[in-house]
Amino acid sequence: MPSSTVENYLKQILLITLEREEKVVPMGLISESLDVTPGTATSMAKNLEKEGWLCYEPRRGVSLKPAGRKLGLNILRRHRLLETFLVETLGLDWSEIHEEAEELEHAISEKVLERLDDFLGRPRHDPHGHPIPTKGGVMQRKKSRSLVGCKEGLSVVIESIDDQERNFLKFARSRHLLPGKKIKILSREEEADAMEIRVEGKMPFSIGFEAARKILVSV
Amino acid sequence: MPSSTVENYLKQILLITLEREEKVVPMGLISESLDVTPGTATSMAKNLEKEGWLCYEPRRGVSLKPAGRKLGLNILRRHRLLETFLVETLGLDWSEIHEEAEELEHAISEKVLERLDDFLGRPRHDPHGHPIPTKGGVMQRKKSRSLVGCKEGLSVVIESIDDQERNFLKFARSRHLLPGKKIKILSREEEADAMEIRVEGKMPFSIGFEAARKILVSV
DNA sequence: GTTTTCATTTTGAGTGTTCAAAATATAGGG
DNA sequence: CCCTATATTTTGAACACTCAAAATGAAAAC
Ligand SMILES: [Mn+2]
Ligand SMILES: [Mn+2]
Ligand SMILES: [Mn+2]
Ligand SMILES: [Mn+2]
Repeated sequence: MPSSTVENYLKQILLITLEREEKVVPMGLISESLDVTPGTATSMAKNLEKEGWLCYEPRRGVSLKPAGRKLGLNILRRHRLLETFLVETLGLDWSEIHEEAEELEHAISEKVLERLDDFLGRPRHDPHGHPIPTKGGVMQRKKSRSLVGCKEGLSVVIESIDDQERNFLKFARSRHLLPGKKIKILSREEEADAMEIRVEGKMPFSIGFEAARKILVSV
Repeated sequence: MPSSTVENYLKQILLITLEREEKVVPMGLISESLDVTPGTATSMAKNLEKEGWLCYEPRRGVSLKPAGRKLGLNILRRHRLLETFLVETLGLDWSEIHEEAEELEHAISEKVLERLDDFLGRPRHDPHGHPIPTKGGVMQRKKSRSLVGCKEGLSVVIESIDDQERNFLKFARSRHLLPGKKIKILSREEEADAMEIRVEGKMPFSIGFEAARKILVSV
């Protein structure tokens, strides 16, 4: 049975792989996102290779093998179903569920997970708008782009919020920047690194490019 | 933050302390119930002492200090609330919840636990009939005796089932030996190590002393 | 009061994960 | 083509937990 350390590594490597759309993940990104020193990531990569989860190519990075990809997707499923449970059933705030799910994902069994899935009505997205992989390990690919790249006058729908940082999530909710909400880009000032937007039925406000980058939308 | 190993040790030591009504717990009982070698239990005891959870007296055993007792009670609360959730909300069978709770108890945060407690309506007993300690660390003392010691003709109410073994729990449920059920001792054959009983409204059947010992009742 | 038995402790070692700091490789800029 | 900045790897050590097997202590049996 893989340890929770192994599960965290594989889930994170999977996320980076998907985000970059690039099979090979350099060690630096891994050590940074898991908050371990680079040497630790390297030595873990060798262990993970020995156990058959991935391929490790020195000075290039790692690439998931089918087993590693499958386990990564499974942990992602657990994580996102648990987040959904914490918000939908227990009423926690979406800014505090990530850390909770980060622990619970390693303790919940397959059996309990499936019961939870039934109980929740087999949701397809977590509270942040991220797709929940199926039991079979299929996750729908989203072809959404970031709000930061949207032109003036465009109307878009929020797909997901791509940041787990508490304060950003609190800000987003306070501005009604939630998955499913419709927003219009009123103006865009390249030099100011900011744009003015309006969430449907709300007051317009401006948002910096840095923040807008974390909001994924579909046209 | 105490590791899940520490949590398991303290919870188990607390349970043995309560069961034996004896402050000092010999190492043999610890190593057996946690399924580790005696040497492991001894070395762990020294660590736990160094961290202030308990007192270790060589060749006598360990006794919980207030901090250890408090953490033990807290883990017990988590365990039993989770068991209740698994049965009441997710519909798992009471024979399979112990192992699940054994893992989840280390991953659930205080905040999520309290939400769960609310959600469940602040239950006072888990599915096996065991009392759930309060947030403040108070657990109601049960003065129940075992079915095995009950005399012929007596009518009693089942308080709890004191065994986590799957097959025994399945048997118990199949015979309606559940917390709250009223049973009458029809006869008792000392030499046969067995007694005949009837659960209210059901057919009489006989049960060995070994099994009857695991059923706690109140008169 | 010695011997036997049993519980417990000690010893030495191994696993998985981690870090700090030194060593090394590689890619680009000069 | 060399040099330097940056990413990565290596090295050596530590921590928490575990086991097997040998040593020891204390209680029970004789
Ligand atoms: Mn995690
Ligand atoms: Mn999420
Ligand atoms: Mn446990
Ligand atoms: Mn129970």
